[in-house]
Amino acid sequence: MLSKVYRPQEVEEKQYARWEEAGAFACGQTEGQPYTIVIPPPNVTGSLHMGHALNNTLQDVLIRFQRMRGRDALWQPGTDHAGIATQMVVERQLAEQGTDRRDMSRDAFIAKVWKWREESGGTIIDQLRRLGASCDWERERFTMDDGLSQAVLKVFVDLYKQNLIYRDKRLVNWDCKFQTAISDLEVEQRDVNGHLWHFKYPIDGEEGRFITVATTRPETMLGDTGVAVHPDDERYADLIGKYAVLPLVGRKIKIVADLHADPEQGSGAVKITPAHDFNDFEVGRRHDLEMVNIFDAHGNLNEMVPAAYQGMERFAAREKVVADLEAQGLVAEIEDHQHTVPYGDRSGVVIEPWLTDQWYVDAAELAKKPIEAVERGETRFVPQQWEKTFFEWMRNIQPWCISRQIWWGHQIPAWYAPDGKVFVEKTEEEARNAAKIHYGKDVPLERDPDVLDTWFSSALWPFSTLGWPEETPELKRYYQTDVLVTGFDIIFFWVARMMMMGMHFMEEAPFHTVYIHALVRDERGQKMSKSKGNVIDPLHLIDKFGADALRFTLSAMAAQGRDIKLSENRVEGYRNFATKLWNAARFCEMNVCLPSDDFEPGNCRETVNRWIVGETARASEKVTQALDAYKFNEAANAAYQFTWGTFCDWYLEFSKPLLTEGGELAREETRACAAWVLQQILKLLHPFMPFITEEIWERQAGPKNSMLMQQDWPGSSAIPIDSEADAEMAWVIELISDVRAVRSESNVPAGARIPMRLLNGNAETLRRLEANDEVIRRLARLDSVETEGGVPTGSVQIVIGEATLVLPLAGVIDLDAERARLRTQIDKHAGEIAKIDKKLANANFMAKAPEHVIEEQRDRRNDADATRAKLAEALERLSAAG
RNA sequence: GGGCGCGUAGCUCAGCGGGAGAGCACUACGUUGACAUCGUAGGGGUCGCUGGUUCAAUCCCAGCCGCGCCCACCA
Repeated sequence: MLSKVYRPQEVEEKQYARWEEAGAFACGQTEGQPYTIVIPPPNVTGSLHMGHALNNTLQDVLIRFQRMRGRDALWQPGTDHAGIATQMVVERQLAEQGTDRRDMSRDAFIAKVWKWREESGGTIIDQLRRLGASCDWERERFTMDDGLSQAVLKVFVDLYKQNLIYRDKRLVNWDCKFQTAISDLEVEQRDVNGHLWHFKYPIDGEEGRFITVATTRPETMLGDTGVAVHPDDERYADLIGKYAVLPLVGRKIKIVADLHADPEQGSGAVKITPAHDFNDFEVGRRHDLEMVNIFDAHGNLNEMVPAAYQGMERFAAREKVVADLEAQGLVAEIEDHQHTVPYGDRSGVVIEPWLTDQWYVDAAELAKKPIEAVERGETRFVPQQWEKTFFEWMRNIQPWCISRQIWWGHQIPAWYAPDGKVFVEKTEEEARNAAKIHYGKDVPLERDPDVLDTWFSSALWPFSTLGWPEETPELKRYYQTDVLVTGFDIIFFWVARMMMMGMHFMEEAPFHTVYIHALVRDERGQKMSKSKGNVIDPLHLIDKFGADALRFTLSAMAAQGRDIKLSENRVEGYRNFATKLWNAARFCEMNVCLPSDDFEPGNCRETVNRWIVGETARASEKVTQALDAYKFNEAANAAYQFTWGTFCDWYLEFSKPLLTEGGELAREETRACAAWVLQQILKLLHPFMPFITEEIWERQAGPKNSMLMQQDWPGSSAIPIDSEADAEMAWVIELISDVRAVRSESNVPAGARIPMRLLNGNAETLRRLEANDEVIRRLARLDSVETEGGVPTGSVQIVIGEATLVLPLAGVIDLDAERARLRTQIDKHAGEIAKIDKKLANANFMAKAPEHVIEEQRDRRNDADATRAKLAEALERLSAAG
């Protein structure tokens, strides 16, 4: 016997273990068409947050759905080594122990990271299990696995040899905290309230004359090598070609004409620091200005500045520069100024444009095929609007800086000869051989110490996890994958790059669909973040309400194109839904509703059963179509509505008389039918609520070893819709609802049984009334039902179709209130009729509206008119009576 | 400066050319043998504003007003 409430804690672990023991998550168990999703690999350092919960719930819904449909489902799991993030974590641990990675060898440090991963890297995987994720765990991969590392080496070497990877010296975004280059995407622009300092630079050889420049970064003036003015700016026309003397430094710097200088901005003259500003770099290049690098890797001033500033931290230097210039009377003005400043997204420190040698991918070239693929529709985005974002970025893409000056990651397979020549090969041995051929002798080689951007290996994920570059059967069978499910925040970081690598190396897009879901925010719409303290921990919700409730909530709220504002009481509501389902199953159990192999949904005799069978088919259809269209919310809501609103609220109530008082035939049919519908419900809900549905399935029915997750998805086409049964039950429902409403409005005690009289019913109505007598009495709480007689004084009258229901409530009802109620109803219908009449009288409408719309309007008008007439009669009788 | 999205019931949101919806909250009644994590009934909305297209607009188009996000080197 099922308990009164569902207790997730007692079920989730057990059912998950059953699935795993049965190997039910493994791919390759059927000959069906493959269906593949690769998981966005969470960082090994990570723990499950709401974004993961949403992302993985949606993937699991799709995977379980398709698996039940007979597809050979592969959900490929794994984790990402997350270069900088992971190195940070381990470095922090070292710091706590009072040591530093620089105190140990690179190998020793890397060994430490691996050890850390062994010990705590599996957290998120276990948490995904708690969520119910049906990943093929046997196939779990890690971006630093041997196989995946081989893929990385091959890709790097091949792209290098195809001139799509190259080394270049240019300005990079330098992270002074981690002392590594980072890519454009890892830089976030923040609005900052700063200042605009106006400095006066003396003109060389012209005593007392100055040119004023403005800057937000005074310290960089120590690296100025020029001043630019607009060629058409008359104020400075005579200065072009002359020199200014850089204060504090004494260097003569050229005044050049460049279109970059905007006469409208500031003074119209711009200081040029080619080594520390992306714009100035270009200006400097155009005018052949010197590049003076004034910073070291920490962002401190180096030996290229006057001794007084050497070794100073950059922001301390800023203050000193301003003070020193002020002392010399060279500060013309200091304005408050709001501007954007680049910060490292992980380090949180100001990024310094810094001139270094780095490795780059020719992204513009690699972007070509992905752009075409999306244009052709070979890969489509859902919702489609994200294509624009994708195109926008891909068409303006910049070289991708892939080298990082850290230790944790894939070390770049490049070796340098003493003369600086580089040899790129998969192994040191191959590099030596290449060098030997080149030089005609053995030369010592030194390996590039840098590692690759984490996203470089993630970009290969859809094929590297399947065994590439080996031509494995899995690669052949499961690539191209089907859908990629991810958030919009990593379209550039990840989706675009998987497209580039997939198209280049596999010559086929890595997935045919990219489903982009929203962000999960807190209930006030704020982005969840640790610093704001508004993070809702999915594990907390799972503990409190169950994984199914959380999953259902996220699915039901995952409408396309809108962020999810999650609140705990929403989850509570869906926990209640789980309880409702549980109790429906409990009802079935108590009434011995067992699935029967003999039950044929199409052959029911009882009208209620014929009706619910059709409703089930409709619900299945809705859920299936919605899931096919990635409309998770519609699918979840359709299943919810059917389960609660149709099955529990009506069908189970209708079934009660048949189960307890019906003849044996009817009872057996109803038992089997209720069991069958419940099974269909369990199937429809399983992708969303795998645990509770599997638990009920196990208890209720299935033969051993037959798990719900392995059942066939409900098909709807074979199930007949019986329109006569539909009409009859719709009539019964309307009658019961109307009587209930009147009782409630008339303050009839809920427990009181009252008589009812149905007058003027036609033969079909009388038949329906008779056939559903027991149900109507029960649910409308009636004691007697008559079909003849008059309208006693003080009766309430309800119009339903051609018939009038009479509830003799003399002494109970307030006659004035009842008259008012009837008048209101009459007015409502009259208003409706007037509106439709106006339409029907409109020649344009009649001429241009489609026939079926006109027909519909006529029908509605006639129905309303008939009802109004009946109501008017009722009002007349009431008035006559009293 | 470009691009995207959002303004519908008190709250959170569906719907998106022909009858305004859900969940929660609220009100009243209710221990009717599955379920009080429940049942029954009810109140509550000029669908941001202004124009346009259309026989018909919450839905399509334009403008405006409010919000949010993404991208971009503006001193």
